[in-house]
Order: sequence, then C-alpha cells, then structure tokens
Amino acid sequence: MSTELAKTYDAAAAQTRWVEHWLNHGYCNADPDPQRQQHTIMIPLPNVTGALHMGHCLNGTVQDLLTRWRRMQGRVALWMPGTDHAGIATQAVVERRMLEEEGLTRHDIGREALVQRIWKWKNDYEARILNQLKQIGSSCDWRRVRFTLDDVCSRAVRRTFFRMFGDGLVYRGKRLVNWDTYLQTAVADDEVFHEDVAGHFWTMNYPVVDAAGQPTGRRISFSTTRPETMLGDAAVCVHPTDERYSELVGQMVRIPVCGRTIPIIADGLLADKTLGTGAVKVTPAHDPNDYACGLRHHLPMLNILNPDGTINENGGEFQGLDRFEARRQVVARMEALGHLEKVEDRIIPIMHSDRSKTAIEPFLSDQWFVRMDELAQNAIDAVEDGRVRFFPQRYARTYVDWLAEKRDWCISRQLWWGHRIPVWSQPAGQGDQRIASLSAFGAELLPDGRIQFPECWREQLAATLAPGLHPGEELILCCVDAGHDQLEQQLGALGFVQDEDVLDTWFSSALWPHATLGWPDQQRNPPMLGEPAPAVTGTNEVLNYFYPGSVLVTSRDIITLWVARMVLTGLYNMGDVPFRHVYIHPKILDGLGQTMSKSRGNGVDPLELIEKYGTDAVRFTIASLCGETQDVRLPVGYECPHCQAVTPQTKEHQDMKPMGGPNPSIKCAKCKQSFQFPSPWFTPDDGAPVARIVSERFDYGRNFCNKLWNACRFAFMNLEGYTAAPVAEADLQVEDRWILSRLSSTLREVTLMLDRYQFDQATRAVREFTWNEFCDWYLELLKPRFRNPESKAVAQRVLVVVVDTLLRLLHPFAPFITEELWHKLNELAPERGLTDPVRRSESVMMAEWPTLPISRIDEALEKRFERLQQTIIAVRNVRSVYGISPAVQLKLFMRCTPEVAEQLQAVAGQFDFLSKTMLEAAGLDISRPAGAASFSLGDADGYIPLEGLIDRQAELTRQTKEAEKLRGFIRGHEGKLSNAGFMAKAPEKVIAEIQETLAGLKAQLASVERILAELS
RNA sequence: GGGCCCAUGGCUCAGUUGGUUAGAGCGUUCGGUUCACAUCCGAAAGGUCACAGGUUCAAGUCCUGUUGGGCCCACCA
Repeated sequence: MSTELAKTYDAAAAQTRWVEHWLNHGYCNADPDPQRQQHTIMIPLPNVTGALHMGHCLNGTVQDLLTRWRRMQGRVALWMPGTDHAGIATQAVVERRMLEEEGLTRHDIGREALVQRIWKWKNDYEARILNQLKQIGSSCDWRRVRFTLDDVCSRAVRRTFFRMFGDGLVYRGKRLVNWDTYLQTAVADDEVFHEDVAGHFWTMNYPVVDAAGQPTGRRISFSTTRPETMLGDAAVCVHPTDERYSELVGQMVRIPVCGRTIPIIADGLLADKTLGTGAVKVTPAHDPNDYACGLRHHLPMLNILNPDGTINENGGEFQGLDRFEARRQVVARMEALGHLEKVEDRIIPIMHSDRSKTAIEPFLSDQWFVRMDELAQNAIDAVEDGRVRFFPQRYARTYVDWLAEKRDWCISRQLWWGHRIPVWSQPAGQGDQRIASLSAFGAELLPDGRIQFPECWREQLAATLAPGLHPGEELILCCVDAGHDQLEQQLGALGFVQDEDVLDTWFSSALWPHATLGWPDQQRNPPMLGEPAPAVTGTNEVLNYFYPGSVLVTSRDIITLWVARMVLTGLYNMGDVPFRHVYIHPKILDGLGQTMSKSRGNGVDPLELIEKYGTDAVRFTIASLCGETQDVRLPVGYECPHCQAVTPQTKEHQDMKPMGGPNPSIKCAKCKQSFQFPSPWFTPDDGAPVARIVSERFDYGRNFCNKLWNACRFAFMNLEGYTAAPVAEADLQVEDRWILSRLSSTLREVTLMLDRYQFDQATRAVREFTWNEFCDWYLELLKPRFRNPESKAVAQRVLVVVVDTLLRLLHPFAPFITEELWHKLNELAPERGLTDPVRRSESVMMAEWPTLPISRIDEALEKRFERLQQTIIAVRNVRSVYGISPAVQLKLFMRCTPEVAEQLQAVAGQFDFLSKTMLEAAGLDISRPAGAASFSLGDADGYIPLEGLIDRQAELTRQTKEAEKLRGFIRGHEGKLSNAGFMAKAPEKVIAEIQETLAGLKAQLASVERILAELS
C-alpha cells in the first residue's frame, strides 16, 4: 500500500469513478424511514429544450450541497430529479429545426408525427440533461426521475383539471392571443418581438347619428394605424373629463364603410386627452387595450379575421381580402366618402412572430381559465402566516403582490406538444346546452346518450359560457378524469370531439411537488424507473413521507409563474404547502452585468468549465458566490486556442458582426495569433481556430482544491506507522488544542450559515480554516513533530482527526475530491477519533456531519496562539523590509512579562521552522541590542539584531511612521471619550471597549516611542 | 409608469441588530528552487465606502433626494 498521493489531483478520473461508485451503492436513493426525519428537494425541472447552462449549474450545486449536508446529518434526503416538456419552447425548437433542415411545417406532417418527433427530441435531451446533472455530482435519487408528460404526472394533471372543473374553478372564456397568420397558430408573449416598421397614421372621422340613424351633422375624429379594424369597431371612446366631447358621450356614430352604428363611450383608462384627437376607436376583438375596454363596457366582440389573416364574413363587402389589401380599400372608401382627414408617415412598432417573422394579429379566441380568487388567497395566506418562508425574505413581496392581482390564469395553449385539455364537446346544434364532468363515480353517461350530471352545472354554464356563445348555439362540455378510456370512446361514438388545445406548461409543473410522488394515487407508492408498478398496499408511503418538501431552490424570475402556482395547487390538491422554505439564489451575469445567454454570445458552458477546472472547483466557486444580496457577475473571456491566454470579453466583441470576407476574429495579445470565437451573429469559419469562453474566477475553486489535495498529500505522507488510540488531553500540544478549537468554531459557523442559506459565508469560513489555519500554521507546526519519533504518534492522531473532520465538512461543497481523499484516508487510518477511535463509513458521502464538543473552543488559548502568529509575522516583516535572505538565521529577543515569556519559550522551537529565527531570550529585563530592528505587539516588544544590515535612518523612519499612525488612532479615541454626549448616551459596554482599546494603543505607542528613543 | 435590488481599493465581492484601526480573493510591486503545493510561500502598496442632505453621542450600515446600473410587471391609438 502506497502512502503517496498522486502529485496532482486528477479531477476527470475521480469524477468518473465516484459517480459510478455512488450509483452502484445506491447512496443517492431515498426511501421512507419512519425512524428518521426526511429532507425533500424537488428540482426546478429543466426544460428539455436544450443542454444545461450556468444558471442550472448554480441551481444544481446549491441543491446538491443542501442534500448532501442533510443526508450527512442523518436525514433521509430526497432530491427528486426530472425534466419539463416545456410546451411552447420545445415545440418551437423542433419546428424551427424541421423548417430549416427539411423545409417542413407542422401542418405538412400533422399532429401525430410532430408529437413523435418531439418525443424523440425529448429523449435525446433528457438523457443529456440528466447526464450533465450527474457530472456536476448531483446526488438525486435517479430511480425516481420524472417527466411532466409521463404517466404519473399526466394522471396528476388530469385529476387536477377534473377536480377544478368539478369545483367550478375552470371555465372557458375569450381572450386575445398573438396570432401568427402565416403559421396559423397562437404564439406566446415571449415568442414575439417588436420591430419598427414604416407605416401610416390616418386621421378619419365617423358621422354622429341620431336615434333614427340620421346624421346630425357632427363628426368625431380619431387616428389609427390599422384602419381595416374599423370593420370590427364596437365604440368610439373619449376621456370622461374631455370637454370637447362631453356632450357626445352616449350618442351614436355610424361606421361609413359598413353602416353599423356604435356608441360613443367615456373611458379614462383607454382614452388620453393629450394624444391625437383625444378620441379613439375601440376594436375589442383585435386590440388588447380595446379588449379590456370592451369588457369594462360590455361591448360586443366582433371578430373580423379568418385564421389566415383574410377578412371574414363580418367584414361585409371586404370579406375574403387579405388584411393589408382590406386596409387599402377601407382607406380608399373612407376617402371617397369624405371621412379621411389626413395621412402621416410614421414609424410604428409592430409585433412580429419570432418564428415566421410576419406581423402578429391580436386575435380573439376561446381559451380555458382557472379562477384565481380563492386559490390565490389561500396561497397568499400560506406565505403571510409563515407556512412558506422566503430566503431572502424580501422576495415574499414579489409573490404576494402578484397573487394579490388574482388575475384568472389562462391555461390553454394552441400547441400540439403538451397535456391535451381533457374536455370533450359536442359540435354546436347537437344536444342540450350543458356542461358536465364525468367520472366513474361522478356524473355518468345514460344509455340514451344523455349525460346525467349534477344540477350545479346549469348555473355554471350560464355564468361562464354565455359570453362565448352566439344565440342559438348549444354546447355540451364534458371533462373526463384519467383512466376512463372507455368513456372517452363512448363520447367519440356520440360525436364528441376532444379540445384541440393543450395545457399551459406551468399547469403541469405547478403539480411537480406532489405529482412526482405519485399523487393522486393513495393506494401505492409511485413506480420507479424501469421497475414494475409497486403492489397496492392501501397507502402511498412515499407521498406521505416526503411531502411537504423542505426547501425549493430557484431563481427569482419564476417566483410568480412557478412558485406561486405550486403553493396554490399544493394547497388545493394536498391541503398543505409544497415546501417550507424557498431559497432564491442569485442570477449569473457576465462582466458587463448582462444576463448570460447564447443570444448574447456571453454564455459559459458548465461542461467546458468542468473539463478545465474540475467539478469541485466549479462547485466551490459557485457556492462562494451564493449570498443573499447581489447577483453574480462572471466576467468572461476568450481563451486563446493557441496559447490559452485569456482575452477579456467586451461589448465590442459581443457586437462584432461579419463585414464580408472571413468572420471577425480577435488577435491574442500574448501570442499575437488570431482566433475566431462563438457569437450569436455567425458561426466560425470551417477549420478556423475557435476560442472557448471561460471565466478566470473559477481559479478560486481550482486553487482551493489544489491546496486541499496537497495538504492531504502531506498529511498522508506522514502517516506511516499510524496507530489508532485515544489521545490524552495532557498529550495535546498548544497547536493541537488551537487547531481543534478553530475547527470547532468553523464547524459551528458552517452549519449555521448553511442553515441560513448563506453559502458564500459558509464557503469563506471553510476555506479560511483550511488554507489560513490548517495549512499555513498547523501543518507547518507539525513538521518538526513528525521528525521526532516521540512526538510523532500524537501528532498523527490529531492530524488524522482534523483531516477526517475537514473532509466531511467539505464534502457537500466538493464531493469528488473529498471522496477520493476519504478513501485514501480509510486505507491509511481506518480507525480514527480523539477519545475513542472508530471505523468511519466507507464513503464520506454517508459519513456523519461532524460535531465537536463546544468545549473544544478555547478563546484564551486562541488569543495566546495569536500572539505567536503575530510575533512570527512581525519577524517576517522585518526580514522582508530589510531584504534579508530567507536563508539567513536571525535571533530574536522579546521584552515581555514573565508569563508571556513562558508562553513564548514553550513554542520557541516553532520559530525556527516558521521564520528561521531563534528565540534567544525573553523577559522583562531585555533591552534593545545595538543595531537591532524592533517591533511592538502591544504587550511585548521584539528585537532582532541586524549588525551591519540595518539602516538606522530607515528604521527610524519606519518607526516614526508607525508612531504617527498610532497617534492618529489615539486622537480619535480620546476625542470620543472627551465628548460629553458620547459619555452620557453611549452604552457602558461601548465606552469600556473604547477605553480598553485606547489603553492598548497607548501601550503600543509607548513601546514604539521607547524603540525610537533607543534608536537615537 | 409601478415594484424590487445594487453602487465599498484596478477587478469580483464580504461587512450580522448603527459602536474598536472597513476585510477577502484576483490583479499589481518586491523577495523566494525550505524535503505537500509556483494551481505555491513570504512581504508590501492600494479605499474621503456613488453624490447631496438629514437622524444620532456615533453612519459603509438608518431616513430623504439625486445620479448610474440590473431585474420583474404594466404600457406605448
């Protein structure tokens, strides 16, 4: 068995090894155990649209850190993995690719085929995403992987919709959508973009008519950029306080091109006195603001467009014309009739579809909604009474404010990829005007084809359907729960057809916390990946045990879309909140403070980082950035493919576009060679060397891992002959007690900070201990002890305890390197412990989160140790200031009290190792030897004879400067103490502290002055 | 337009309920081939805490305003 650790840590090898090891041993699995407390985290399901990016990496790091920590604390820690079908985003990606590569649209291949293609895409990307998660060390229970469209989740979706339908929480209504007339589909708000287009601004007028429809002679003027919409006008609107029009409000106008008469109304939200003529035409079916106004004034919603963008039958003589042609003809007609006043050229912002690049038409269509009033109120209550707590707390406000609007939630989407709305309807003209919710135990289908349903449906029908129905139309809507295939077939046979639309993606992700655990099945546990369905036991232990979750870890932009809705559905379906805590982590920005994204060309690829720095380094760095105040800025740079030098990315780089000829390139400042780089504006030329985007901030984590590795390497090299045995308190050296004291403090600090989700502070504490205390001081102090056979054994035992504890402490932050080192430690020192050495667990992942008795913290001892440190620092300072070679042995004289002298003598041996200096003498009777450099520590003065080396003038200057600095501080403190207000009002404790400090400063000044006197 | 957040050495960030001399990493300068580590060691320089007022015995920290930046929401006939 070799005690030698490889000279450098091989991150890639360790990662492969331990990912597999953990999986094989089932360490990530979490099964209900009534004897132990649970800890549940549900992953914020990544979209299957593409690979993971830095945001996911940060999100995953935090969750894994928490999961590993809680697991080590003895909890049954479940981290539930899974992915989201992400309706619109995924369908869009697949459609775009299909169009680019094959020139096909979804209409060419049909619903079935498209959905099949998307499933294929989903399978590829899901595999890729899950693999990425594994690569960053995620200790998810991989047996429980879920997907929002899998059977378990689908069932939950169906049941939720069914329940809401039955409770009257779901209704069908009208809503304006962004209609792409080219693709003939609705597109989401985030799939449209504004583009300024040269257009016209027409000012026209409508004649005011009397009750008999005869012109009164007055006219009312308005301006518009879309004259053809006047075919669907429902009113002309003015501001209620606009005196120009006040006597016209309530009168009627006639639309000259179609002869309809419409009212003049007053609406302060829509009309603005200062704009245009102050009057505006209202087209509720074709403009979002007009739509809202139409609702307020109960105006008819007249749709004038066909899905392909031509004018429909409501457009009278303009029927069949494309909307732009109709616009020309309407304008011509208005002009011919003498109602056109003027035309201006104007740049108009027009919404365009991301996908077809054609202009969007606001289009009124049937949509499904969830009534939010009561559901939202319950979700607000849960946060306000503390059942759900936000970290940092301020985000609770975002959540509450949004929910308080209680805007009904539009849950239908005109897509093919998603959960199809489980409602069947009978075409108009057949059957009664009814709405029904069918299930095996609810309403049922009668032999004669009628549906027996609860009486309450009649009322709901009247309340929710009437606005969407034209007179004479009749409609039956049936909602069917999951698992009733036969019923669906029967409905089909009766001529019912299922709604074409699918549910909003957030509808299914809102159920994630309980759907993934098998809800609504209360009879058995949810099925696991690749295993047969579990036996019916009459109870779903998994759901009961792991719900509600412990903490949700996510970023602030989906507090409303997702967090709020999970709470809402959790309360509705489970009667309890889905999680107790919500930790909102920072967002990752580039060096310019912009969000990272591919479309900006500033994205750093987590897998490339992992390749370059190692997973632990990336995780450790990320954790160090996760505080609660600010977003995280990662200045990025291009790594030269020739020499690896990094060129910082600037705005100019981001904006560089091809100007003809070869694509833009950057010249490396170091090796003077050129390279191309990833950009949203072009793909690098074939064969050209391409830089990758990196961020040097990850050096932080890499350097730390290197330090840890080498510290352990050193420790392991010195473990030869190690035997486990209890260490008597009396055998502990000063530095042993010191490091154990510091270790205890660190432990306490890290645990506390993790508890508060302050990962930056936890990381800082553990790094400082490891580097500045363990490595810089303790390991150095051990070196002489290892050379002495008598002191070796105790040193080894204490060292082993510290390393053992440290590895456990670090494991959640850096799982791979700690596991690698832990296994080595298990070989070298299988049994370890201060009082009763024991064999630790095989894997550090399953080891206990360390605890040390609070009594190990010894502040008096730490203070004494600090003096030793300061003495050595002062000696090094003198050496550095006078440029004395580190090889030269120095002598040190200390003037101090006998007590301090004794303490210094006790560690005299250490001076030699830490500063190549011999402590010659210490005591009250020491005076400055001739030609010595001096320093003052407050309660002790040090002298280092430097015969011939010291420049007396320089030393004088140095000490004078020091004295000046001290006098400045003293002045400040004395000023405070002589301030009557301060003495009268400041707490005694503060006054005492100031006095104490002042005394210290004065003592220090006195010794500096003595040194000065001796010098001159 | 509404809401939230941020502004601290060249860069990236800490700074607990106001209370000793404002800290760290990177970078910079100087010095180091000490048998764990140059991904390292030692030392140093570098800050009127964005600006202007106010509260207080005391302000980086609390309040008001200004400027600059970020995010979310709403809106722009």
